[in-house]
Amino acid sequence: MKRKVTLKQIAKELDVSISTVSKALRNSVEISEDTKQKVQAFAKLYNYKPNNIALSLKNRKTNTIGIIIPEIVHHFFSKVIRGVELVANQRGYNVIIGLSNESFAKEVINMEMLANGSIDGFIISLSKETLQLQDYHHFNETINQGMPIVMFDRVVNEIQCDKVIVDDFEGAKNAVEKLIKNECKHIALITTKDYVSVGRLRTQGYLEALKTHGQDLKAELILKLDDNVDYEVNLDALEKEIEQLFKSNSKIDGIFAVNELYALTAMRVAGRLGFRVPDDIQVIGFTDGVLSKHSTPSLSTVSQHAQLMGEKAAGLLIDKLENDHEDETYQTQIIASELIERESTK
Amino acid sequence: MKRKVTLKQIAKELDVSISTVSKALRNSVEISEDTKQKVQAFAKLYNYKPNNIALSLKNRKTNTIGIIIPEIVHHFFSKVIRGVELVANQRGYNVIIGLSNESFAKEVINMEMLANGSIDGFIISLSKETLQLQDYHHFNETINQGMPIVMFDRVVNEIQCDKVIVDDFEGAKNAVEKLIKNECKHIALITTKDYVSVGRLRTQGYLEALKTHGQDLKAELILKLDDNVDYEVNLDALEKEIEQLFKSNSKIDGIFAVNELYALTAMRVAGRLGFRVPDDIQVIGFTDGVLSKHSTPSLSTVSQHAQLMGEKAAGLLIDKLENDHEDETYQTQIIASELIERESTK
DNA sequence: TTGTAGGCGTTATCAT
DNA sequence: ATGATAACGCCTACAA
Repeated sequence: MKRKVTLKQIAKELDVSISTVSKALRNSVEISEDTKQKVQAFAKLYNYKPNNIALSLKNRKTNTIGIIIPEIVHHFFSKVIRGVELVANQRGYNVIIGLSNESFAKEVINMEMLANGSIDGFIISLSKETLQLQDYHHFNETINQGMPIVMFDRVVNEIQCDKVIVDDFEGAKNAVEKLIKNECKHIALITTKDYVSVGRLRTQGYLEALKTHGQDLKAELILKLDDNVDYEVNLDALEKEIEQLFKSNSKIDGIFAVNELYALTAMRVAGRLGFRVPDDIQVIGFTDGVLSKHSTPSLSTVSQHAQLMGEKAAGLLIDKLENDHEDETYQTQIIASELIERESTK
Repeated sequence: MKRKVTLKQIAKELDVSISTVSKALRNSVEISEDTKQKVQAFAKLYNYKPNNIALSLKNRKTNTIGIIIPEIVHHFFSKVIRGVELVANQRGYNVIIGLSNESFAKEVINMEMLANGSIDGFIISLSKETLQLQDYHHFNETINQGMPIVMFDRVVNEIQCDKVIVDDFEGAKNAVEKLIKNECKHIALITTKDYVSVGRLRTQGYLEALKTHGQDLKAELILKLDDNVDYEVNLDALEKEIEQLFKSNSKIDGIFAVNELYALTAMRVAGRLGFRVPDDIQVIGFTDGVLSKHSTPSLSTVSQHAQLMGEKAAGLLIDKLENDHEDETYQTQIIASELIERESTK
C-alpha cells in the first residue's frame, strides 16, 4: 500500500528542494528543462496530485459549496441538487450536503459545522420550523462573516442575499385561470397554513385569479392544512379533510392544490365520491414530482423547473465567490413556472 | 463584516501566545484559571470556532465521507443518501456527493477529485458504464492508497472492499414464489441485460423459484431489456416491448419485473389489453420507489430498505476509519428484502 | 537555475 | 504557568 506522495517526498527522492519540485510541476520557466523532465516523470509515475486540504488552507478557498435542504427524499430537492452539482462540477467545485430534516436545530448545527472553513458558500432552502420560528440569526451571522448565501424556493425577506425562486404567485394564478377558462365555476383551493412562504404566495395567486375574473371568493372552498402533519404517512387524515371539503360544497368543479400529494389525494377522493376527473372536476397541482406523470388520470401541474433553480443558484453563488469586488447588491432570480397539461384538465 | 477570528488574533488581542490561547480553550490544566476565563470569554464573544481545514491538515483526517452514485433524482439513491447522512452526522462526519450520471469517466473524475485529501473514505454504487466496461482500476488505486471504500447495491467481486447489498436473489425468488403460491402458472419476467449485477441476480432468483416449484422455464416469457435506453423518457418504446411480450404469450397470469418502471408499465399495458390486475394478471416489482404505493392498483413490491443500506454502509466505513489496526478483512452485509403486498397481487 | 523562509490555522512537544 | 517551535502540505516572494 503506497500512501499518497507529497512534494516533500518527491524532493527527497530526487534530491532537490521542495520549491523546485513545486515549480517544476507547474512548468515554471525558472526551472531547467532537465529538472522539469525528471520531476514531472517522477510525479507521473507516483501519480502525484496536490493535496486539496493543503491548498484550501493556503488559498483560504475550499472550492466546495454547501447545500442545506430540509429533505432529500423528495423529487423537487433532489432535482435542485442535481442542478447544483452540475454547475458546481463544471466550474470546479464540490458539493457537500446537509439535511435539516425540517428542523431548526439541525439547520443551525449543520450550518455551523460547515461554516468553519469547510466550504466557501451556502445554497439553502429554509426548514419549515425555521419559517415558523422566524429566527434567522444563523444566516445573518454567516453572511456577516463574509460567507455568501444563496437561498432558493423557501426564502424570506428578512435575509439579505441572492435568491432563486419560482413565480409561485403567477404560477398559481395561471393555473386557476386555466380552470376558469375551462369553465369551472366553483374552484376549491387546497393549501397550507400561511407561514410556508410558497403556500402563501400560491394562495394569493388563487385569490387574484378569482378576483380578476369576477368570481366570488367563498371561504368554504378553501382548505388550509397544517403542513406539520406528515400526511404522507397519515393519508387517512388527509383524505378525511378533503372529503369534508367535498361534502360541504357539492358544486366544486375545479381544484387547485399547492402540492402533489394534496392534488393526487383530491383526485382519489373525488373518484371515490363518484366524481369523474376531468369531466366533473378538473384538478391542477403545483409540483415537479413524478407521481403526477404516472397517476391515472395523469395530473396537470405547474412545473417549478427544479433543476434549473439549482443551476441558477449555483451560478449565482460561484459568481459571487469569484468576484473580488465584494458586490454588496443582491438579486432575486425568478424562474418562470410552466403549466403542464395532462389528463386531469380538459 | 467581521471575518472569522483565529487563535492568532485572540492571542494578539489578549497579549498572550497562540499556544496559551489554544490550551486555554481546551481547558488545559497547564493554564491558570484566570487566563482561561479571560480567553474563553473573549473567544465566546467573538464566536471563535476552530478552522476545520486547518484541523484536517494537521490531523490528516477530514471527517468527511464521499458518496458517489449514478443518479440522485431517484428514490432509491436519495434514500441511501439519507441513511448515510444520518449515521455520518451522528458520528461527526460530513457528506460530500459526487454524481457519476452513469458515466465511467465522470465516476473516475469525481473520485480523483475527492481522493486528493478532501475525504477520508468512499461510499459508492457503480455506474452502468463501469459495469459494462468492467474497468475498476480507479477503485483499486484508491484502496491501494489506503483510502477505504464501501460499495452498495451495484457491487462487483473484482473489488476487494466492504459491501452492502440487498438479497436480490432471495428477494426475487420470494416474489416469484408468492406468485406461484397465488396459482400463477405462466409467470413472465421483465428484466435487464445481464451486465447489471442486480438484474442478473434477480433473474436468477426468478429461475430458481420456477425450478424449485417444477414450473417449466419458457424462454418466450422472459423479456430482457437494454438498460441503456432511458425508458423513462421513451415510454412508448417500453410499452411496445411489453405489448409484444403479452401478444406472444396469451396465457401470462403473473409478472415479476426487476424495477418499478417495468412493473408499472406492464400493469398499464395489461390494462389496455383488457387484462385485469390482479384478477387476470398479478404483478410484483422490485423497488423502493414511491410510484408503487400511489399507483392504481397499487403495486406489490420487493422493498430494498434503501435507507438502511445507507446507514449500514456509513457505519461500516466509519468503523474502518476509526479502527487503527488496519483490518485487512472485508465483509459483505446483506440486507433482507421484504415483500410488500399491495393491490397488484391477491 | 535552485533554494530558503514564511505563512495559511491548529495542536503537540519541549523549553523557560 | 506560559511561550517558542515544529509540523501537517502547499505555494511564492525573495535570496543565493
